Amino acid sequence: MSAHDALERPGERLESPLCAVAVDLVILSVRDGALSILLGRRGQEPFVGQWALPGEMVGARESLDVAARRGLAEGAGVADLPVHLEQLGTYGDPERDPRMRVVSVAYLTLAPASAVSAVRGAAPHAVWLPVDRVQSRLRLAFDHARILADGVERARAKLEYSSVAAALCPEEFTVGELRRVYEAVWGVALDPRNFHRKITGTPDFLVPIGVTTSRQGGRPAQLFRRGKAVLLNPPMLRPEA
Amino acid sequence: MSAHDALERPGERLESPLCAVAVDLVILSVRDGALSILLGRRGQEPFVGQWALPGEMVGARESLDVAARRGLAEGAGVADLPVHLEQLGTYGDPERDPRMRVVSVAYLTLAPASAVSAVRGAAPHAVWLPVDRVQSRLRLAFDHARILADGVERARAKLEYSSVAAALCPEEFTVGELRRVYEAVWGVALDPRNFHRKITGTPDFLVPIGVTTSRQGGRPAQLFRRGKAVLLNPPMLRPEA
DNA sequence: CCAATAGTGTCTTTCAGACACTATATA
DNA sequence: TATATAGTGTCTGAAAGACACTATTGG
Repeated sequence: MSAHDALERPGERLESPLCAVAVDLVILSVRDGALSILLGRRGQEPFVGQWALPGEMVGARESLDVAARRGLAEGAGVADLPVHLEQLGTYGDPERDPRMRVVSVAYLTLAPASAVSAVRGAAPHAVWLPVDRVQSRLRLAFDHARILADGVERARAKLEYSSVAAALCPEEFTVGELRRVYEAVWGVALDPRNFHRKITGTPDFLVPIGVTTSRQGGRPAQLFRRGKAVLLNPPMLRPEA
Repeated sequence: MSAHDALERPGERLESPLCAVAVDLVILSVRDGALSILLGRRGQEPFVGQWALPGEMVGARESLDVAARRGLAEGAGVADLPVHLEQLGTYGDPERDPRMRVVSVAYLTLAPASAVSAVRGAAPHAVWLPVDRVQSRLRLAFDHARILADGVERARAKLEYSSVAAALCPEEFTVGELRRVYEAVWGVALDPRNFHRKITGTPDFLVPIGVTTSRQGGRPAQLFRRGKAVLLNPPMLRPEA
């Protein structure tokens, strides 16, 4: 009945083959107004020279989440700041790696651009690239284009009904900066006035810290920190096509 | 950079250990007005005699989706009718199976009760149990309680913004039967009048077949088939707590 | 001064939820 | 007849989107 039973009756109706298990990371940030992804160039076959998602093999006694966090710190050089990390999906096509069977558990990370400048030091070959340019012009290794597409769609959908957008902002941010995150991820322009009214009206999303900044030019804006709200109710819906 | 590279530099910073990979199935249906799940009793250690999700090991040259469909047909005996199948998440705690490392990819299936009566023949030990009774009174094997909880929550959420509820109805159904599906999955009572107006007003959700039935008693109701709509806009929101 | 961003107020339309009312079956 | 389910109409309140208007900075 349970899959685990098959371990004890090998050959009855299937082999119980072993696979390598990896985690791959879709690390998204907003840089210069564009949704961007952290990619590295492959140094070996297969797909030498092509861009690929950062990733790691899962250790023998390591949980998937821990492997993802390790990949974030080691492979991608992302500081352990308040970074959003969630499982995205698992990709197990038998042909996805030409060398051997590799089942890859993909994770999605949303990080403020600031938290990841540390990347320079730890992962010199990792580079931020705008997502739309990657999707329109680059060929990614393995099935990473598909994983990226799934990650981007997940991020776009999650901004609607959760407060993860704040995970893409620095620790202190203005309503305008938060709005530009939404605009970058969705690729649309939002009405600043309606956005302001709606976002400040959502309980526990934004916590004012009583200071203003004029770093955007124009009238100084209030600075906020992330509140404890996780779900957005009512949701912030993207404009329809 | 990419996880796949680690295959070629074993021991640099981690082993590249092999795992068994399984699929486990959360198969939900509505039976006698209650959201129910298909479970089997384990015949071997560990967890002998305890209830467990149906599942299969993934074949050496088999994709995850194909393994899930196979598990649905073979292990669970679910007919290959228009059954909803989607990946739910992957569970890889190193201790989840005491015998060896097993990474399990969980799938969620929503099927009409009718499509699965064939279960009797193919999987004599599989039984439908009401979800709330399972969650309140039974101990499931492995981490299957957690997987079940995630599956149920996914199903509840998906009913809001997609048309999967129709996947829990027989091929031809009335608005009232569809409403009772929502009520069973969410565990709440809905206003029949508002539900009717809203669901029939959603384009391409329901296709009338021009026939009525009085199998519920009372005034005969129109029969519908599933339309081609996938997303529900506006969504059908659950009443708040 | 002008340009740019921040923030408030107001109007219209859409929609959710409450519920009165009619329609048509079975017991 | 009573009771159950199907289906329509109407009202109210919440909220989305459009947009006029004020506020406060820098150049």
